[in-house]
Amino acid sequence: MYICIVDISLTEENYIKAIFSINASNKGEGASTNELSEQLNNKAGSVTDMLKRLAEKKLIHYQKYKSVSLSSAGEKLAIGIVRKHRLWEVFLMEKLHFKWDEVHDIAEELEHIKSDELVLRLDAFLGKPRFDPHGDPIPDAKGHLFLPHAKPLSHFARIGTYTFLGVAEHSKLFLQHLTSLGLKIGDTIKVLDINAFDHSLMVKINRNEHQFFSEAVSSKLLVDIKK
Amino acid sequence: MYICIVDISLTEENYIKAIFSINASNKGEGASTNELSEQLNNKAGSVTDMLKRLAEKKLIHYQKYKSVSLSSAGEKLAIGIVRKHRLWEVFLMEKLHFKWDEVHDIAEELEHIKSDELVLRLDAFLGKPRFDPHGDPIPDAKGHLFLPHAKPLSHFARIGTYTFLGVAEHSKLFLQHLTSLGLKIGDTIKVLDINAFDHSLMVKINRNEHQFFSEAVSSKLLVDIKK
DNA sequence: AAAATAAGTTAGGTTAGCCTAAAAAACTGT
DNA sequence: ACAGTTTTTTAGGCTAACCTAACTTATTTT
Ligand SMILES: [Mn+2]
Ligand SMILES: [Mn+2]
Ligand SMILES: [Mn+2]
Ligand SMILES: [Mn+2]
Repeated sequence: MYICIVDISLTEENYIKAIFSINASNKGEGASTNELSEQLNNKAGSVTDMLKRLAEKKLIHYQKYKSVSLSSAGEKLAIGIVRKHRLWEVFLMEKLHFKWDEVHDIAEELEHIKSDELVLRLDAFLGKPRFDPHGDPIPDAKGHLFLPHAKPLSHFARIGTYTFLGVAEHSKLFLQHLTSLGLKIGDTIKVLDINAFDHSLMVKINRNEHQFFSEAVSSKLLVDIKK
Repeated sequence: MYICIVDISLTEENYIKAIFSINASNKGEGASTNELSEQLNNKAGSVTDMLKRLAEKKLIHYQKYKSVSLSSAGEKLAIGIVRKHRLWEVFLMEKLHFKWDEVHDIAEELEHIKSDELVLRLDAFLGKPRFDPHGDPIPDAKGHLFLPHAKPLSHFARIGTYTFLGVAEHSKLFLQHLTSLGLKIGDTIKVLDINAFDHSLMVKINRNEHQFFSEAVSSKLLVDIKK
């Protein structure tokens, strides 16, 4: 058990969250200085600066020239921020009727509000949701994060029926594109044909007219085989 | 009309809000360096620093050794922050069931979230409330702030029946004290007797047993004569 | 009208969080 | 293994937002 004495700035929280998400997409290999620099829109030198401070505060494991990873305190913090981010996204969609491509930027600010009680009550108010509007799992109050085993639609590479569970890209442009294709979380995607040259798919969403998904799209759609 | 080009930091927003509220309690006489220093828990020298920066940004009218006031841009900004603060307080009470002495600190952070669309939708979600949990009026979307003509109960100094409309002090301790007295916004306060020596009041709240209010309390209760 | 006190400003210093440019270390390809 | 490239760190600087201590201006008291 560890009690956090120093308090953590908004900037530090953003670094911690970035390390967490880069580490996850790297399958636990940690985050490099350049990856952080890219994600946070800072120069590499600034990142090194901050890594030293985070190491000082025991939030990360840092060795020069090696990629960094979160300490257990850092991970706890990161999961708390992710939980807040995703809960606020649900609030913005479900209660304030924002679209799924509008919620991220606002949640990026709301995730830093510091009140444990607030998070508990928001969670209860929303009915303890398990997934955010993009299909990402919401860590529970104990910091447990359930990882769904969805995979990119392109990964299956075969005719069949799938359930759309989440997105592997969160850009406004991509989300708006999916909306214009008529695709929402939970939809059924039936793959009718696969083009051997460009790997584009002929699909049917629910019971609609068939249409085509480029591989650029299908590789960003997280699905599972429909049961 | 004025478009705000530079963006305003959280710290600057807190200064602007402080100037606004001190100015209001001074009946438009502006805010002094020392009053700001007190309210913001900064030293006077730091306040002077910031006043120069705010003047640079045309948010205040500042002349050395004189008390400062908000420019029209500054006032617009201040009212926007107050609006957000009070709307979030309503949200915390009405939707998340916080108590009226718990909402202020959290709203102090939430008031800085920057999204006009968010404020509009939150307002609609809450049913366009006109008052916050402490009886303070909520500015409308156009920045118009209705000022109720409630006065401290002690001010009337006569037997009669009053409606409790708001508090002139927002400290946790005072709010909790009122709760323990069984007093809520909207309650009827019947003044049965006034002590000539200490100006304490014998009162009845709604139809309850009679009790006493010290002047320390009655001077902080904003009421109007019951119609 | 001085003297005393209070209020406000200035000067110089600190820290967080950024920057650029140069140096050092770690990889990569042959 | 070593030359070239990429990645990371270091060194030196900057600004916002604070501080303290000294100084200046304004106000109050006698
Ligand atoms: Mn953020
Ligand atoms: Mn999301
Ligand atoms: Mn605030
Ligand atoms: Mn209030």
